[in-house]
Amino acid sequence: MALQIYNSLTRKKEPFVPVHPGIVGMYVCGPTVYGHAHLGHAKSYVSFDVVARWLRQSGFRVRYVQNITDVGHLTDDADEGEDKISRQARIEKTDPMEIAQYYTRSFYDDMDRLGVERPNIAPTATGHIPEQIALIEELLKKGHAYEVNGNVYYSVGSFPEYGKLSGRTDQEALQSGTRVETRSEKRHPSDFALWKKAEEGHLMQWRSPWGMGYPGWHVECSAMSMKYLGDTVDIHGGGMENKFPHHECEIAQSEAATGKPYVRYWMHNNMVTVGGIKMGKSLKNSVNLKDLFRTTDPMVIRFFILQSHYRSPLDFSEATIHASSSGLEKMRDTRKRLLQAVPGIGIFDADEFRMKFGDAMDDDFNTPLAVSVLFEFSKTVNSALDKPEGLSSEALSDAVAFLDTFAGTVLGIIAPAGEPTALTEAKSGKALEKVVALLLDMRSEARRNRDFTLSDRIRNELLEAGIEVQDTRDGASWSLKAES
RNA sequence: GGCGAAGUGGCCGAGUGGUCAGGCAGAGGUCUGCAAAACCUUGUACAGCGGUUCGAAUCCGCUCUUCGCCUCCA
Repeated sequence: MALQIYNSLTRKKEPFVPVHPGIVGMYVCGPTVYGHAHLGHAKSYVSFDVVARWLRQSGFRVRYVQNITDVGHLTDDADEGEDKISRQARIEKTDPMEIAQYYTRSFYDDMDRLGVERPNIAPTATGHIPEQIALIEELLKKGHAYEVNGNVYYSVGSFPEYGKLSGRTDQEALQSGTRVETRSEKRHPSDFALWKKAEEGHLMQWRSPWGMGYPGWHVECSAMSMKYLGDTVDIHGGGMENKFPHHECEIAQSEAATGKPYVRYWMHNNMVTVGGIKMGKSLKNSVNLKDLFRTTDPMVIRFFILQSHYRSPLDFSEATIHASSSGLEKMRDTRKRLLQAVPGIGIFDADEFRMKFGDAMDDDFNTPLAVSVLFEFSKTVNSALDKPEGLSSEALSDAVAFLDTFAGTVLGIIAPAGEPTALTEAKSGKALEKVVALLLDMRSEARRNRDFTLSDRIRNELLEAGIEVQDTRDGASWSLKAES
């Protein structure tokens, strides 16, 4: 089966065909850096990380661009309110650029721990002011924008297709019931800002043909996407809440400027909820990732996210995180067993699982179904290892290769071979390894002598030291337990 | 009010018009000195009401409920 992607623009699954065969341009809306990342960011970037990984696994060369919004945008409606980054700077008594830099690093720290691969290009809005100005000038030239008092607005009426992504095509109807105050300066209430005049004392401002000011929010993504990925990008991703107005405005700006389709496949991921309510910074229910990592292995979070589909909402609770933790542990144990098993004569063919996994991923990145294939695999392998004939060395290495590719390289939920995690790193300490080996040796001698008091004492005291011992067919096995 | 998504067994969560999702938790069992793990067995779930059909959780209609967007937001 060939890859199918659900396209938000057409509202159906479509076969994936990039503009240039074998090459994929992918743009994902990045964070506005004025606070630490929360679980909602994790869902979004883990989801698109897996999209990129699967495309690469499928043989595509992927250029993944994800911006950093480091120009503050406004706290309430499109034209009023305080710049969020400036506000944070005021709260922390520092400079907006320091805020942006600090939270950018914080964001990548968290993403690294979640195993999210860095984008190929991570452009900042402040680093692309000239590109944004050029795009605005082009829109002015073509009559899609107008200037009033140092502000430049996009004229929604000049672009008949406005609303095609969100289904909001009737601009008159849209106005009733809206909470946005009409600004007299704008020709139409739906028009949006491309460039804003800097008011007195505004810290982030740049020179432009319309005076000192700063860019509107929507224009940065259009400018940077087209700069690095061309006028038509294959995949543009982001959170559902950005469909309108953000993505709608991007389409309007870009297509009006180039006359070409802006995006072939729009992908929108759903929200993380807490008790059924959307998690958000402004609502006070967001779960900060750094806090969460204190109690929960980041890989468990990643696994938890991938156990639901990217287009489904994901409800956060202690209970479901715990369930994910147990499930992931099972997967890891299977891999450990495979690595430690003494080769036998049993045969095993992972190809059936490769196919099922691939079909799941090709069907709009159905990671929960793919994960279920991993569990089926785990059960099959464990059953085989439970049998006296075990698995041949070829079967063992094929099984490990399967896990390393699909659970490791593609889903990123187990560390691929040779890549140290905190735990394996600690375990590779030669001294520790020798000490534990010695104790296990003594324990097995005690067990041979049926001295279970001593053997249980060794096991219990090792457990207290954070080392868990399990007896297996092939002898005692040990692992470091994560702090909990 | 407008636009959109969704309601699956104790919990999470896939899915197809007619044999099985899967995970977690629970129960029983195998194995084991005991643990743990693993494996086996075990749950007649598809919001409600109509309709189409030989047959629908899966298609259609209506009703109820929940959520998102319409203001910054992953």
